[in-house]
Amino acid sequence: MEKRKYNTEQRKELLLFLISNKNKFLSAEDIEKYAENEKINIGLTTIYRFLNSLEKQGKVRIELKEHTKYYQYIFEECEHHYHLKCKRCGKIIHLDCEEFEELKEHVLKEHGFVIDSKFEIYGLCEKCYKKMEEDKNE
Amino acid sequence: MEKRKYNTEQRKELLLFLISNKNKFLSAEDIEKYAENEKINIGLTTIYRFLNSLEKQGKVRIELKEHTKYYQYIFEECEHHYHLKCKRCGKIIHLDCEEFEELKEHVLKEHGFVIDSKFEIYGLCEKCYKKMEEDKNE
DNA sequence: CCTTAATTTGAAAACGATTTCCAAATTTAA
DNA sequence: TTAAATTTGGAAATCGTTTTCAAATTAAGG
Repeated sequence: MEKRKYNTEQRKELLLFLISNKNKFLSAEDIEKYAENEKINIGLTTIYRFLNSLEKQGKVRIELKEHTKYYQYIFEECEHHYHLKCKRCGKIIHLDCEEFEELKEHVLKEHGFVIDSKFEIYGLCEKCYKKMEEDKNE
Repeated sequence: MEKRKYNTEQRKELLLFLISNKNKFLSAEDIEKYAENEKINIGLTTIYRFLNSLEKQGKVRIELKEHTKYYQYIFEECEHHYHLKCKRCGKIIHLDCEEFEELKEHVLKEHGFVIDSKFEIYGLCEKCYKKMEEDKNE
């Protein structure tokens, strides 16, 4: 794999594009189309190589949809933060408690899995849960 | 997609095989190899078609690893399913342990939040974590 | 600057898993 | 038993991605 010792125009452009889309998941094809539109000269091969290199460095989040990989540039906002995100209203509860650290430890020891230092768990906040219960009786 | 109106030898054989491996995730290739060994006459195309049809009917669980789909026949849907999903290779670890129930309880009591009975936590599996450590030195 | 060596690029070909095509085979219903 | 409907499977196509390799670019040292 690339050692990325030279800083090329292509990489600068790609990085800029990813950074300006930090909240979106993009496929290699998405990026190619953007480059085409902007008359930036970058081959698909180079895009794939660059994305792979970012992946290896842990600088992107990855989503697998069917048979296509989507990449999102990671901006390290808060270092270790666990979030509860309400599926219904979008409310986010930030957590930083003992229980989550314990869970992380357990998963590492028993399941050999390194949980992201930042992750989201989905569900319903109190308000929305109550609303949903009410709705059932309608 | 197939309407599956005729009940063929191939489908009976495939179903039997999946059922007798209900706790394993199998790829189309795995199934092809099995059929080869057992001198059962089934083409790869038919295997894919059958798996797709099961998928549409919701009769299999699916795991995406790298670029290959793995299928597991669903016997009974277990109520609480927690997953650890590797960001890098897509591997899914199925969990069903005490610690997760405790976490759920804690979040409900202390944070008033109802975690989905089925959820995914992202991170890196052992293999990919090691790879990533190695890659950093390139 | 200029030269050279190391690295990177990108078009084309390869790749691997999956899907599509289509003629032949099988199944069902009558 | 026959005919129509459906299914099969090999070959070719597809799709996203990776590899290959000659040409272009970059960095580093005269």
